[in-house]
Amino acid sequence: MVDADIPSNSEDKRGQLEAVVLQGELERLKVENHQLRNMLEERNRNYSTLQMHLVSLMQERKVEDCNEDKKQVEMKQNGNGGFLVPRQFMDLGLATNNSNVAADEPRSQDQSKAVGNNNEEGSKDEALVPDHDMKESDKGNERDDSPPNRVLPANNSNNVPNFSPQTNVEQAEATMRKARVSVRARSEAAMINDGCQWRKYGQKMAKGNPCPRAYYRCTMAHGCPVRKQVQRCAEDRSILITTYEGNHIHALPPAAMEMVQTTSAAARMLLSGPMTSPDGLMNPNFLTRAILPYSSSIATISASAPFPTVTLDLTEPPNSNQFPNNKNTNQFQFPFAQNFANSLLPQIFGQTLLNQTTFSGLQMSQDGENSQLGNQSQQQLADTVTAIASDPNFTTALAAAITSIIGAAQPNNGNNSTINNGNSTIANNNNGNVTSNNNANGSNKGNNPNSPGN
DNA sequence: CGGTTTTGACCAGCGC
DNA sequence: GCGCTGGTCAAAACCG
Repeated sequence: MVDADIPSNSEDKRGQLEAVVLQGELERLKVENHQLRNMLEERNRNYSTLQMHLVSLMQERKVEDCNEDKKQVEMKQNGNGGFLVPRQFMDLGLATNNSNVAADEPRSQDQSKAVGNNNEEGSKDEALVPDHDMKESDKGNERDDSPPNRVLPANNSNNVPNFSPQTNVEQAEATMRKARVSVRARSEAAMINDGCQWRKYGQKMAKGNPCPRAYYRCTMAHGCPVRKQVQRCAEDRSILITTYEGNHIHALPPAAMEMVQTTSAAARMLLSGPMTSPDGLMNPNFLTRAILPYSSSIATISASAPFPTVTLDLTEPPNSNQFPNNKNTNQFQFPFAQNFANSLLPQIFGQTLLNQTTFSGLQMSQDGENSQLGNQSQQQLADTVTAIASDPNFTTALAAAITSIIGAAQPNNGNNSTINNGNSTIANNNNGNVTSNNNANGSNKGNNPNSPGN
């Protein structure tokens, strides 16, 4: 590379020039590093803030739930309540992340204690469930997570006769608890590594698929009810379809946490249905809009399957499907952020709770010259932020969103767009905006997310 | 030897 | 009631 004809002083100059360039590059990297560090710190702060806020919200919601359940039972007893399905939310991941789950689990003696516990304490609480309890419920039910002694909150149990409406409610709850999260991912391995330990307990040939379906159960803790099914896609055998069901009753390794948080967030999104704030400002696609710019996978939600199922499609390259066309399906379909649960939400909500009007995400996307987001995505992100920041009732709406996501047992507001008696579609229109559709009479035939081709 | 996998049997739900 | 299908059980085989 060195040209012998160039005089030595020229070489020195070139060397100095290179040194300057390298120094500049070094400085730039330092600055970038500093910015990244700041972002990380900010994110951690936001996460802590959100965690604290969630705990307080859970406590509030817990109290509201008790009152709500009481009202519903009273209405049914008076014969004017119709068939109400309390929006119990199944946590497909850590059972401890949700106080409602705490109420779901077969530990009536501990229920009062669960209120006010933070996540760690809740985790311990869950882990303390005796094995024999688990086994008894196992024998009494075909599902470990469907305890036979499920009752309404303790303050109701004494004065509510065990009439059939309650049985209906319990049946509905059992159905809701059977919600599943299905993950489609390309993998040559027989099973994706999700950080948990599994034991295979069965294998079957499923109809319409030449590949056998394997059944696994979690062995990280004795009595853990979590199960999963693994099957290769019939049409593309490089795609592995893993379906999770149930709640872990033990602490999870970090590797498993990410999967669990993502799937549980998806499940909550499924089971929470359209969100409505008390003041009517809450838009069903509010959060969808918020997470849209980061979407890197597709979540397909189906309430028509035997069990409500969320399918996270991780087979698509990132951002390639940010704006899928609504193919007139009756499914609840929207782009879903892969790390929505464990990174973006804390970021968004943390910022909000700090009463700020800008997102770290926006700053991040604008700071770097080599931003991962294209101009279109940046514009959408900016639009999203603008829309959010301009909403004077943002905090109110946000609180509604949080409570909805964490499993608020909030009754539906009378429209048909519930998971159980109607179908909702959230899709993007040509402008990149998200639209919401309610299809009250939609048939769900052919929309099973697990069926090949969806 | 203890844990895991394999595999046929069994059971429940559902549609006809 | 019957057949089909999905899901689970449990004994035997396998493995480290």
